Amino acid sequence: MESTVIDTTLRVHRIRPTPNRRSIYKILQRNNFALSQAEIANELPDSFDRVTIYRTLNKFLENGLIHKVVDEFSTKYALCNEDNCDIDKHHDEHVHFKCSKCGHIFCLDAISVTTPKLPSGFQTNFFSVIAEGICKDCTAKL
Amino acid sequence: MESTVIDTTLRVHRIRPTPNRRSIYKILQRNNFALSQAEIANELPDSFDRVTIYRTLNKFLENGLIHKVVDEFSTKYALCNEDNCDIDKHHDEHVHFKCSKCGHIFCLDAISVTTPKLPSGFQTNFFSVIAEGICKDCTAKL
DNA sequence: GTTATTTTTGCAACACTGTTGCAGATTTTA
DNA sequence: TAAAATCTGCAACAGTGTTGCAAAAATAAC
Repeated sequence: MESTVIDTTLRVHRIRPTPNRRSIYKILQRNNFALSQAEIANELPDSFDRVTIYRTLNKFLENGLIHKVVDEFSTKYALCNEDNCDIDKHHDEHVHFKCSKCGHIFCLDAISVTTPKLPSGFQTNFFSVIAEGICKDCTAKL
Repeated sequence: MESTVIDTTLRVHRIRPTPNRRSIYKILQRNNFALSQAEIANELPDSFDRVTIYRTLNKFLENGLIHKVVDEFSTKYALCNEDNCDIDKHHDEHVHFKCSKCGHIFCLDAISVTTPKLPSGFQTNFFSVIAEGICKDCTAKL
């Protein structure tokens, strides 16, 4: 993806393109699983301050470009499905799959979640589902 | 619950009773929602070192007495349902409900989760579900 | 019951993420 | 091109996770 295309994507989300932001966007884009702050830092071509990475991810989050997955061990970030999210509406109710072998967390957009019935008195509007097991790649390697 | 009863519960889980452990157990027991390490520390009658609390919670976790709920903001701990968990088997596949008003996380043991169908290649054995909304207590107060 | 053994605890110490303030650099707007 | 708005690096502090070590406490053995 050319820089101009990335810049457009960023601008659509009201994020000013900067070298740092372009790089982080590219990294998230070329990985099909969620990345931690440290993993992003390692893949960055230039060395940016960790606070800058932190703030960039926060900006991306606020403006609906990425979403956050929290598991027992770390917080990771992944691009949103462009059809679902923009700066005004933001929906990431897809299932996250965590591979217990490679440790990667994948977003399973195609899977729908059935809303369980809650006890009376409890009202809900959002579900977060993390499935754990062996991912496609690791299954293939067995 | 008398100390002797607590001691027995701890021993069943192969945890030696100590003042620290009894206190933490009591705190978890009298709250029907999950507590963070800091919240536990605040409720403790005596001041124990935070590492001791950390190690106690880890011990409780390893021995199937409690389970951990991780959300965007913190890690919290709650007693396991005694019917489901002991030192050998440990199942906490119930739904967690996070109230966006009071912030408490409740364990909804009665709710069953429907296993979604995953894409081919993905195998799973465990689901973690967190529902977000308004809890029973906060709904009643509205 | 007293001693030896095993655990538990407190303290020090370090890592990592989250978070904020501030001043200088950069980008955008006028 | 100048002024305004934003972004970045650096310093700094908080909170949790984590380990090692020696002293204290609990349990087991005699």
